[in-house]
Amino acid sequence: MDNTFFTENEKNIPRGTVRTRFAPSPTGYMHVGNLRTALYAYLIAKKHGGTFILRIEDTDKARQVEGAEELIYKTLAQCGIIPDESPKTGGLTPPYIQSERRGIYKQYAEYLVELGGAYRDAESPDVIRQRIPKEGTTSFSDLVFGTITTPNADLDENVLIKSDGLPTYNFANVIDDHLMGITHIVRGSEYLSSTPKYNLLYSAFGWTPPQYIHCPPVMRDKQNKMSKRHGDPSFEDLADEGFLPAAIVNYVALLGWSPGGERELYTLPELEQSFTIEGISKSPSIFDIIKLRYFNSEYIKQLSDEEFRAAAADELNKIAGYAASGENSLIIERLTKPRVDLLSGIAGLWAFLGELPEYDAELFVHAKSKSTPESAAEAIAWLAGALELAESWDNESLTAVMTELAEAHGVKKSVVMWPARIAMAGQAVTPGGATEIAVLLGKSESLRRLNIAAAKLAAGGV
RNA sequence: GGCCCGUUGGUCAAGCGGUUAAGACGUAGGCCUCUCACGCCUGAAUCACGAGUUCGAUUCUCGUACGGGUCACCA
Repeated sequence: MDNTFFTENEKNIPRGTVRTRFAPSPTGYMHVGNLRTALYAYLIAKKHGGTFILRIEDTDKARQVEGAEELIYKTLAQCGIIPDESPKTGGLTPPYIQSERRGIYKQYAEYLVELGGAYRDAESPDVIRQRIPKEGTTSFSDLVFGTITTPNADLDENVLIKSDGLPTYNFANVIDDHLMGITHIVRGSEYLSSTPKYNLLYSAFGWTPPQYIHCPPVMRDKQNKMSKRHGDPSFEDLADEGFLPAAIVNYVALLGWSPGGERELYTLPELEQSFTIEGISKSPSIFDIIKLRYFNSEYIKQLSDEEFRAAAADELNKIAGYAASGENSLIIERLTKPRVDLLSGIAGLWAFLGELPEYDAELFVHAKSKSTPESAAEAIAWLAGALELAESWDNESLTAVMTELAEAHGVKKSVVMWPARIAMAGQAVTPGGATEIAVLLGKSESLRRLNIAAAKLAAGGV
């Protein structure tokens, strides 16, 4: 058989360009490990001015999951990992979905039989198996793990074409990677032990094998990989919880790769510049959501007011009084940003604005602020009087009023501030201080809450 | 079990024959402060074990232990 028609696509591929691919099966969620593999493949391509390809490996119909392919596109888009060639965009070497390439595999398999690299299974005539030499060894060089040599006797003669006519991963993968001109194969280390078989396939065809970059797994703990089954979060779960995609990408990049220096914060474009294959680790790494939260908090703090408003809109809009005025919005945003590491839960932080929680008079006791039920009752009486007369209701004026009150009565500022805040928020810990909360609440509501506190303290027998 | 791979603090990790063994998260203590958070300072905590090689091993070699991967008509 003539080999030339098979290589039609190859002539399209510019020589010398790096081409990498992410080749997921549409079987469900996008796991953190998967995402990292995609990221590394993308970064290696970009680092070298190359091409990043998305190929869908759907040769196992049984494992197909509805909507899984869309989720892959969506996730990559959210992360900014944009394929240069994909089923959607097309490219130099179409098609990019394996089920649309079935004819190709069959032809190559038959060609391989002619070449002596494969044969038909004796028991099942439609099945084609790889022929593996009985003697000798096969070596390949991995850019992460170094040179690995395996005795051919340890290699199985696996099925290349199944009885349904579709190829197995073992075969489709090699054919596609070659036809698509993939120069660097980035994948999980679970493929390390079958790589010699793939190299044997390459040499049986007379092709040059690609560079291999096998990545160690992302673990949930010392002995288990992360898995949906164990309840470990997928990318989507994390995003839903309020993690920013940029923070996830940054954290995941560093899980199993080190730039070498002390810097940890990298945007995607910065990673594209800095990524190195040498920095990829050989040993598995454990996913630490606590550290991810740290990255997330850093990214949240770096958001501009506009970006924060957009990212946290759902939560912010649940806050009572948030949209009441531009000033309110700004106060809430600025107070929230430095104290959250997750977007979800922001509204909960401010729930007291909507409704004064039930609280106990004990809350007015705070040693460090020198606040006692007696001093609190006094301070609240002063406050009610002074605030009633207040003409301007902004942070500066309120701070001035409260400080002057404290000075006039010869007490620490906190003796006034503490009870004021407790009275207005009804809880010990709040985002923002007494004056900011008063501004958000507005004059009448603030005074109403002050009165409630006064009554509460009076009832307490003070 | 065979074969392959790995092993630096609780976690991510730097290191690539000679270092007080970086840094980050977390943690402990402190400072700042109208609470909390932010920010800042300080501390505790690591080379799996045993043999070699070497003047000298966290770094090189071998073995042991432990962990992972793989041995499908799944990818």
